[in-house]
Amino acid sequence: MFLGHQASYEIPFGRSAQPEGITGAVEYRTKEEQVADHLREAILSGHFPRGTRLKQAEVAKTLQISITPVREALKLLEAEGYISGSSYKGAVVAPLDVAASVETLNLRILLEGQLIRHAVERATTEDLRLIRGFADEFAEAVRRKDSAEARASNYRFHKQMYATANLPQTLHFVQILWARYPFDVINRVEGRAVTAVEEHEELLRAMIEGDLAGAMLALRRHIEAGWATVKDETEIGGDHPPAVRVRRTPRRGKEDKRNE
Amino acid sequence: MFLGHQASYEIPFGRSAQPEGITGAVEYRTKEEQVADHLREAILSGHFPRGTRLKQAEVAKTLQISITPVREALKLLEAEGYISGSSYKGAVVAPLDVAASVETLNLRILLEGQLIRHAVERATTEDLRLIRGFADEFAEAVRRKDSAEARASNYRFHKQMYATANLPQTLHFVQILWARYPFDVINRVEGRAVTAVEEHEELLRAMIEGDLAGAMLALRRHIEAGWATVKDETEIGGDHPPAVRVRRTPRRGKEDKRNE
DNA sequence: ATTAGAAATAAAATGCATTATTTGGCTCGG
DNA sequence: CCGAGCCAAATAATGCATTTTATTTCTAAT
Repeated sequence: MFLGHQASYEIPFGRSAQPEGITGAVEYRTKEEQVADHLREAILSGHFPRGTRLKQAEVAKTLQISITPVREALKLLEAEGYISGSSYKGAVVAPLDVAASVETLNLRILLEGQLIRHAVERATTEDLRLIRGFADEFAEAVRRKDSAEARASNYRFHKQMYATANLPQTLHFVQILWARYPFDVINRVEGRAVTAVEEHEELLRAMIEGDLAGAMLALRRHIEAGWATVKDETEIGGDHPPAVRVRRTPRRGKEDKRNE
Repeated sequence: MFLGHQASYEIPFGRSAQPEGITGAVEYRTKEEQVADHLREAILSGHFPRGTRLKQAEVAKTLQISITPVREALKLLEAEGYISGSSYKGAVVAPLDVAASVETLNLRILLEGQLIRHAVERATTEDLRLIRGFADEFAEAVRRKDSAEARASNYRFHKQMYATANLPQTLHFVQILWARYPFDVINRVEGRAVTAVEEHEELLRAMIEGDLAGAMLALRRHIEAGWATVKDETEIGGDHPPAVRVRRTPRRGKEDKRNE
């Protein structure tokens, strides 16, 4: 009853020996990476809901390895914002913190705006063709109501778009922000994906036309539309600053002193 | 204490046995943190110059502990951008990369701008008093030419200022950017600290007056003045975007390679 | 009898000593 | 002079020991 409502988790990552002919296959370099990947997917897919306690020994036993790689993977995920933990007390999947989410929202607009700006300036025809492809994949997946495929295409669409900006550090920060962002809430909503398809179209059209202002506006609309969904779903108050919060954990992983 | 000075490296941190009566003392919770703190300080102070290879066993022996905490500390520092490493090949102190530094510069202006904006809006008299104190400490240290103390006060000045903004994620990103930024180059320059004192005064004055635009302008000037120093020191080309070069890898001398 | 406080206990993370893998250089053979 | 294969060094992984935290239980006082 722990892992395994989906086939891919039953055999998390198989034996080390794999036919080396398939070069593109998912062959990990270290076990730490395998564990990190596995946990990331399990968290993002909702298999470990927010607030779930992740015990080193348990994870290690599930994946049939010793706990050392698990600890290091947990540290990595903590740095990436997927989980939060404090010393000797273990790690939990980051709970929804409205105050933090508002900050994340603003940072996303700020940083993804930079990425769009550079992407519009640098995009080649080939870049646009790739982005177009992922946009179509996303639209198709939404039409088929294949939510897993939709999530994947959506990810690839944004990733490809931002990759053309050629700002690796900014992109890295944005990915951390994604990890902290309540996509799980957004994805639960029925009509959201359909709207997102239109927003992608608008964004891509502006990019193709080289319309910088239009692209940045479209991006802003896209992000804010998602946030509006979150607000509706979580019953946060209106537009006023979120005075009502959840904030049930200290959310300071690294430096909470014993005596304060 | 974060940035200390040289002498403290000889005796990294005094054994676990400490008169436990002094609770306020620097008492770490885990050895991993001790190691991380030690290495951060050593890197920022220039004790380990860029490119230095950090061997787990070596560090462990120096600090008289086993390699496990060292490993985890290295992973943490890698996530923070102090070092870069690849599997089975070890970690090196991150080398200077001009293209990355330019991106870091722009991100600093963007994010620290946000922090200043919120800080100006939220600062209380007590906050300003604390910041004033660190600014004076910095000025005094510069006057005495105590560069280690100057570095520490400078850090505390900015940290305190940004802490009042109450944007933990943004602050966290900024600290990562600091780790990646070539302060070692800036700190080598003679007159830089004196100018920095004036810039701090200007910034603080604008904050006290609640002059948002003035504060953001002062910040921008402060950051860009430091960057100008870097450009002078490293002989990067003029003001045009650094599309090209520098990227000098010290291993090979002047031999030109055919195709890479 | 009920509850506050302290001590014992259980659970889970951190740290250590050791073994197993990987990498890069070096030698030996062509 | 170049390439395949061995050797040394460093990192990654394992299993076990230690330390810390949280819970439970026992005692004592109101």
